[in-house]
Amino acid sequence: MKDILFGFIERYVSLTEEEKVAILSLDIFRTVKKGETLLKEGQLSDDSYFVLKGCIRKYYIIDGEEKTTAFFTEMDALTPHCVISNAPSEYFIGCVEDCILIVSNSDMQEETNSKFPKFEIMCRMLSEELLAKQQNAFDEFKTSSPEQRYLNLIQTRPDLIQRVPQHQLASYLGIKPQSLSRLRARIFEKKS
Amino acid sequence: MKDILFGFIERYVSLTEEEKVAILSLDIFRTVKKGETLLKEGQLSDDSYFVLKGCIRKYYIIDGEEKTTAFFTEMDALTPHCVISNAPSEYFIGCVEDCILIVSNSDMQEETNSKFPKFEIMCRMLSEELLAKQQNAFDEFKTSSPEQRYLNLIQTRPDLIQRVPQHQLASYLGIKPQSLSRLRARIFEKKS
DNA sequence: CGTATTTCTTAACTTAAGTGAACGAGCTAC
DNA sequence: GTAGCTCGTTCACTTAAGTTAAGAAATACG
Repeated sequence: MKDILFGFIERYVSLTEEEKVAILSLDIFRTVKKGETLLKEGQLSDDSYFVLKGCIRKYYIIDGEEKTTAFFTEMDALTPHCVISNAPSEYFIGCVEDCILIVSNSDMQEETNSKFPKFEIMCRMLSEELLAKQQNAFDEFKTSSPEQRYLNLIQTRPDLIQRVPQHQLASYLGIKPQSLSRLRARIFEKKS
Repeated sequence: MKDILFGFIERYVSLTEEEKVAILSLDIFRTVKKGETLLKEGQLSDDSYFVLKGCIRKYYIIDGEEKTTAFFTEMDALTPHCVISNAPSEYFIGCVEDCILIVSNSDMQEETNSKFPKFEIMCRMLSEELLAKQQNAFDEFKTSSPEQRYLNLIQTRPDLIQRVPQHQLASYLGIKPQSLSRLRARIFEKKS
């Protein structure tokens, strides 16, 4: 477990033993059961999540309907909504599978950043990387049809299609569950 | 011009006179004419742009068609695609209006960051803020229809509808120009 | 187990976006 | 000026997604 975390961090900066000990002393590991809700709409929280094992999702409830906009699996980081604006959350975070997560908040990060300046560098690099990925994903979404998005998802994150309920996938693709079902049937027909 | 830049930076960190001089000595201001292309598909470049005046757009050419995915106006920052992956660009950046920009590249940023550590902090804060904004925009896009997106755009960026050609707006909203035209007519009918 | 609930699929119908084509307004260039 | 372009709109037609409803399949749970 520790190894996954340190492996991830060392993609950005190298760590001394002292730093590793300091990180572990923060007591940040947390296990969560499938179906649990980590964050609810309206709550104030600046927690960040890093997924070591399992899958969590971000969703909104709009007109009584759940709209899933993101999934986070192994090695994904979910950054908090309120970095500056200390506004209540507009979305929920729920557990799709049993998870092992790392949870940290801005106090912990500030403390670590001031103790070990290289963490500041890592945070910047990580933010920049996530931003670039996010922008590519957004562009890809805008420039393609639901069918193309689904085909693309099969290529880029085939695991998601297995581990996540279809109706959650549907809103992730920007459509209704019935449309996804029909779209899948259409693709299957084309292949044969 | 300088004041806009320093005003922007000082939303994140405070600046000494020495630092201001150092920034200006980098000679980063650039004016660009409407219609010019700042970056082409296939080019290698790690330039960042900050818009002081005017409007630039990011677009792809897919099957011979331009697909505009983002607009950047006053006080917006366009971060480079290749932070780590030094891959050629998949998109174009073009000037929608005559612009005054600040252009910087990663060498300059690294130099400045190592000379003035507070810049590292500013970069992280800026990245985090952009990431949060980007995620909200993406979620909003996924959870709403083209019509809702257009109505939302009127609320959040009314200037864009005036200064940008409709066919560019259309792909920004994820639809075809004809559909945007029709959608606008539909909205106008509803109002009356 | 078997019952309840959630999840997925199918179908018929409605609504909206994609497509191809045509037209007119405004601009540009020669 | 006028020939050529781009841009926006409109129309008729096609295609795909939204909606409502019903039923089958899978899962959860007492």
